[in-house]
Amino acid sequence: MAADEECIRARLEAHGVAPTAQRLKIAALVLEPAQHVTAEQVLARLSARGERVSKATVYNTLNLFAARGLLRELCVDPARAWFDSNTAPHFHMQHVDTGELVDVASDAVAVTGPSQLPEGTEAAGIEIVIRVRRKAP
Amino acid sequence: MAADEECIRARLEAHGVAPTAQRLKIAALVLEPAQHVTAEQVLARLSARGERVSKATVYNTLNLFAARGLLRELCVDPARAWFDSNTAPHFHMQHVDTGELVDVASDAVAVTGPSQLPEGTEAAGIEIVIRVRRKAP
DNA sequence: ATATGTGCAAATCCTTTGCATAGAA
DNA sequence: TTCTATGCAAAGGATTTGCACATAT
Repeated sequence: MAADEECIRARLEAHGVAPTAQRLKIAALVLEPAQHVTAEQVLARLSARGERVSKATVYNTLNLFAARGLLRELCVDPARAWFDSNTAPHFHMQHVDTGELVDVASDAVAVTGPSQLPEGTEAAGIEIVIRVRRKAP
Repeated sequence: MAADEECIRARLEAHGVAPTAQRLKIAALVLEPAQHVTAEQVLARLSARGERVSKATVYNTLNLFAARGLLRELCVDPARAWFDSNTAPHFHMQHVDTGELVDVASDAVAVTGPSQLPEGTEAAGIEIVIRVRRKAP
């Protein structure tokens, strides 16, 4: 546990994030294993563990982690923000019936982007969401 | 104008949408030419034209159109819902600095999906957002 | 008549913000 | 001290909802 905490602390510092008590609690919960979380889930899991972190700090922290590259904010749900602790290149598959979200390895999908981007721009990322539904009987 | 309205009315009916006065106004504004709109934009353009449609009806109508396949709801902006009146297969490119959203023809991007979808599911769609930023100088 | 659609305002949900307090350097 | 982070409650913005009224079949 101490080793884990040291490791997490190091990751925060490597990303320029001061390792406060609250941030360490959230990081321990969210950064591993790789997973998809919402702010509300983080809040609920913290209080389930008896760790008291304010809602404002949860939002601040998730946004900070995303800005510093510890998390990736996903655009898959119009109703709320999802954060992905797998920051390696990959895509997502979502069940439209359940909202369930699973990773798709980037090498499972071959993408050949447009041959040219607009003048004066460079690629900043690509997001792919494959939506599936229960197969009609 | 009468021809247009007849055409739009026919499209609504073909999608199982009863062509009420408000829905025709919104459809005339939104369905062509192909474009990306938010509820707020529709509301603003309606009042700019002196057409009075309530906010609730605008939201109801856009959601109804999306449910019936007259519009596609996009997942590109965590802050508000965008609707795309181009329902043909295509993808999007978004400038992260400005939020500007442009279409990418589906044949400009080659995608080879995962060879197998999960048991009992079928494809419901795929959304691709290529994000670009101003090139570093 | 009976179904459905509309409008208004209030309610709801997610997220951010203002500000006073707590904590670390 | 001085700077930053935290917590709380309130504010904010987008969207939905409840319900009375209007409309169309």
